[in-house]
Amino acid sequence: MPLRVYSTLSRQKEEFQTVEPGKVRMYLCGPTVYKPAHIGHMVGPVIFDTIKRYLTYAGYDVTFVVNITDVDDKLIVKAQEKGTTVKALAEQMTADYFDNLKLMGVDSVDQFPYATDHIADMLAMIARLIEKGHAYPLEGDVYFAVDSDADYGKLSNRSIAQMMAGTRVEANDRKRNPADFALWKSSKPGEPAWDSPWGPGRPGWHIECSAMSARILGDSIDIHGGGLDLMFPHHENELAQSESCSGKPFARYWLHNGLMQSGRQSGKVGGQHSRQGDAPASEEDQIAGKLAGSAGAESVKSAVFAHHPPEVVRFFLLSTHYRSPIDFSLENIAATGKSLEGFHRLFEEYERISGKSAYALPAPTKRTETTSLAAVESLAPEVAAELASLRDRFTEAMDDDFNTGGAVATLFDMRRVINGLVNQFTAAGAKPDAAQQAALTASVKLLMELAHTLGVFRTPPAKAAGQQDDLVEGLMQLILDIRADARKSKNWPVADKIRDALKTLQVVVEDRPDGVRWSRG
RNA sequence: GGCGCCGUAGCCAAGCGGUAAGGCAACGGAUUGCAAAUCCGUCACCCCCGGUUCGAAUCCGGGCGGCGCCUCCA
Repeated sequence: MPLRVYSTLSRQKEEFQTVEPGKVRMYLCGPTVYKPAHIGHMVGPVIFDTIKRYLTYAGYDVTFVVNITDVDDKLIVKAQEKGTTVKALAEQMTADYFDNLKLMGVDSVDQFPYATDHIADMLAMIARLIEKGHAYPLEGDVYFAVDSDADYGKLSNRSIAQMMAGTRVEANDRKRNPADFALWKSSKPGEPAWDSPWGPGRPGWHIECSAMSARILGDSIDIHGGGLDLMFPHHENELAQSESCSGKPFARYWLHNGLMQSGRQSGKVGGQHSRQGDAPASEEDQIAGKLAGSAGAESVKSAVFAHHPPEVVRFFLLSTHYRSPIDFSLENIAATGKSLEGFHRLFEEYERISGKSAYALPAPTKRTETTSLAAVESLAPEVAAELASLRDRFTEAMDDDFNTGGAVATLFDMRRVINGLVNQFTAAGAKPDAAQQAALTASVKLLMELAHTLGVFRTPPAKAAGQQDDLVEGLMQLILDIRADARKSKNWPVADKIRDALKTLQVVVEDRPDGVRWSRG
């Protein structure tokens, strides 16, 4: 099955063919760093990080660029409000952004170009656009002339006439066409400014992406990504600038991710389906408020990760198709977290059996080097066949416009199959022999191979605070020792009382054939 | 007003013309002293009405309902 992707430009799925065979050039519109990153800012990076991982797995050599827009009107306003400089604010917010990306496991980005490092490229592009008759200077500003671009509006499917009909485009008699947008803005005193042939000023909003994309990836790239909200005007204008300037197609595939919606914005939660008596509602509303980006915006780190591990949030984002909107709610994320527990239990079990960390298994990162199931084949051919078939289902789903939701389902199936194998090998408390361990290793490695293309299960779940406490360890040993004695003498009331009491303290005790086990929830 | 998306079980969600994946929850069973974990099993008239087709959740038309963009929000 060839890889197929949906492009906003053609409004249909197309077979994926790169400009240069085997290579993928991918550009994702990054943040304007004027406020702390909120959970919505993580959607695009996680999705395109996953896309890069999968494309790499599929055999492509991918270059992935995410820009940092560190000069902008919002930045100027915010810096003034806070009594700091644009530069200082941008640096601070960029650090916060990187911080969050790291937590989310987004580590496949090759370059983060800064707008302010590419002013010269932008000036050159603007000059070229003027030269070619696509832009005109006006009192220190430079505007792009939408009338000069015959197919302006093709990305967001709108015509200039339509936009004029709407009341939203305010009349500006200075511009030739009200829809013309700024490539260069003259600066007022005190604002960040760079010299230009048209006087001191700063770049318009869209030109930085066009210039940096061309500089780093070339005139024609393969994938241009971003949130659905950027389709117009940002991407439409980028497209118009870039193609008018180079005369070549700008991006082969435009991928737009759906936006995250807070519980309050979503009719599903706020409307008639609203559940009554939801205890965490107030807290959730708070975070939802932060999502909306209004007052008191706080970094994702404190707003969301305080409640859920980043990996759970990442998995949550990948549980649905990237183009669909996703409802943010603590309840939904908690459900995701619950569904992941079984995986980590399996990995712990594997470690107990084999003495090896599942997370540290050297899982292949290329489809062509996929995990051999020979060790499984020799012991349980039907299981090997099932695992192989699940692997195929996984790649088929991913090949179909990166259907992570469908792909995730096969991971759950795989978990069930491997658990069955574990049960088979450990029946009656038996210790799996070398051949059985090899079969388990191959199975778990395959699961990891696929999971890693989604960027999940790369590290063990973070231990809860206090988990490593020596005192707790000692006390637990004592308590369970006492309980073991009680069980030995069949004193069930005492044994059960201890277990029940521990449960109220979030400590789960399991009596297994091979001994007692405890864990903190 | 213009452009576009969506409506599948209590909840999340896949499905892209051939007779409904997966997860959470729930309920049976195996297992267990009882539990937990795990495994097996049960659980969907695919918003409504027409149409196309041998056959539609899937295509077309019309409703109803929800959402987004057209305001320098990812």
